[in-house]
Amino acid sequence: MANPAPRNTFPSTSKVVSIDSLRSHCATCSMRALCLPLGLAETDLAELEALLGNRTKLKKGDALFHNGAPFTALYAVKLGSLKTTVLSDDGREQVAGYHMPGDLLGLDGLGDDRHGCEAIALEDSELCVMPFGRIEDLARHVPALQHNLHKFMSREIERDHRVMLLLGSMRAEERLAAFLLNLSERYKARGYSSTEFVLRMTREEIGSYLGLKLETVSRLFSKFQEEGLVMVAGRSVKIIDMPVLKQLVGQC
Amino acid sequence: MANPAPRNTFPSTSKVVSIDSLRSHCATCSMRALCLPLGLAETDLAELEALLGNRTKLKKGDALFHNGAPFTALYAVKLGSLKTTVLSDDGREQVAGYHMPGDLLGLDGLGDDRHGCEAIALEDSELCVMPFGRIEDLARHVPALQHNLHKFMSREIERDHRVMLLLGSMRAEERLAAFLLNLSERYKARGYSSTEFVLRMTREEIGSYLGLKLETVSRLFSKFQEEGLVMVAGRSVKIIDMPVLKQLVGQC
DNA sequence: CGCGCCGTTGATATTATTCAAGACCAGTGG
DNA sequence: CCACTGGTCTTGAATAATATCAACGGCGCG
Repeated sequence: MANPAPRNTFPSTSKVVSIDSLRSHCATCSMRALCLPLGLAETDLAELEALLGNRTKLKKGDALFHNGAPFTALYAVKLGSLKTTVLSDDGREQVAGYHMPGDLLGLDGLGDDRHGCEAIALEDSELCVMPFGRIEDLARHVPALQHNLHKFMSREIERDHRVMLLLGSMRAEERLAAFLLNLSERYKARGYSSTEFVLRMTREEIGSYLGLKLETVSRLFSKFQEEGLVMVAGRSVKIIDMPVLKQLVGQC
Repeated sequence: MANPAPRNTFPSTSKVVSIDSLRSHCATCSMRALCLPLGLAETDLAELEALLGNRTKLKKGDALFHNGAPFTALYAVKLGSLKTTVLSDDGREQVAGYHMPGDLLGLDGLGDDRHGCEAIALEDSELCVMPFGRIEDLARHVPALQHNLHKFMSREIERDHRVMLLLGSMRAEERLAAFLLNLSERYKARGYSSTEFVLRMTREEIGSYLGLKLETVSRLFSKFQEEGLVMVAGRSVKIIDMPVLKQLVGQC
């Protein structure tokens, strides 16, 4: 592994780039339409930008935060991608989410002021740091921000429910199809190709996310390829037959 | 079934009891320590009570809200218990949660102003209705309430993560053990016995929640009984060997 | 160039599901 | 009061799905 030890556990104190030229500019950020400032008035936007003047950069393999680390901020992915993993009591680890630009991270941490999961960069990534105390303060003055924050948290709950449905009631084949379709949609929403993309995770990480073993994931990729649903070469995926893939998960 | 059709879909408009004597009194509610008003100053508490003057009663089998129904309010369970179920695209249904007094329901609905799941009473139940718009308004003036609301949402996310872990990485045996231990803890937190309780769900509902078939759940109960971990008679459960049960899920 | 991680594939083992039959239990109506 | 009924629960045997174990090829990186 290129980065055996996490380099950057508490970005807000250790490696934050706070040079003025690097300040976040929500107004011009390409992820604005997907991110927290969505729909805010210009004056409110300025206030929000003022409090999230910091960004943090992570190298592949770096941790944004660790399980149990004090919760201080929310993070918005600007560039790159991350996985979040949860730990069971007996030490088993499971990938709980896969996060791309525009996604908010850390929402699970404010329940007891400690992060309940670990966030690891899957590639070199860049994030906005949003000190949560200040977000809460500002939210009291800016109803639109307050409402957006609530919506983000609620959507996270909905997302988790869909994953629970996937893990609890779908067969391996359906799970992988659902995973690929989910990625496809999210890339599309970000202006990327919905049919051709590169997986940022290993087979093992995908399997962990889907409640399967890496061998099963590998076999399924081969099977999908044989059946002409996708073309797979390592981590490069090209979706060939979207309708059949959708049929697999019951979407029409 | 005693209640073939849901009787009460929109409690806030149809069957709400609004007589003054039935007003909620958070101050004297036995679930106060677990519920939204936790830690609020007396004056703030009064404001909160003022806006949740309504309660609603459900009979066993009644729906509190349906999947896709407009989101208008959060609900706090005062008495009884409910299940929430999510629906997959192809019509499969899965129990996503089991809710008892002090729990908040509906947090998944505000992301797109529609409930993403269905809440059904597992027994005759009573809930506080909290119009969300007014909760948001009040939260802007009462930081403690704002923070509590955020904590509740965050904890829901954490809870879902633990369920994902259960569904994705535990064997059937471990899942049922984790389920029983979770119930045990929650009953304990509410002042009930942590070792003896009555399940409000059928084997099928438990199985749905745990990603198992009802026969598997039944077999596991029998197995646990044979092994002296629990005593089961229908829905009555008595936990005999808590340590071994905990060991099963990896808690020490 | 070689090492370590990653991915693939096959053979086998395990786990949970499916199918099937029957017991139990509460509520209902004769 | 008892038989009947529908829903629930239990249990067994056969089956299907996925995991496990194992071997190997490939690729990237030091």
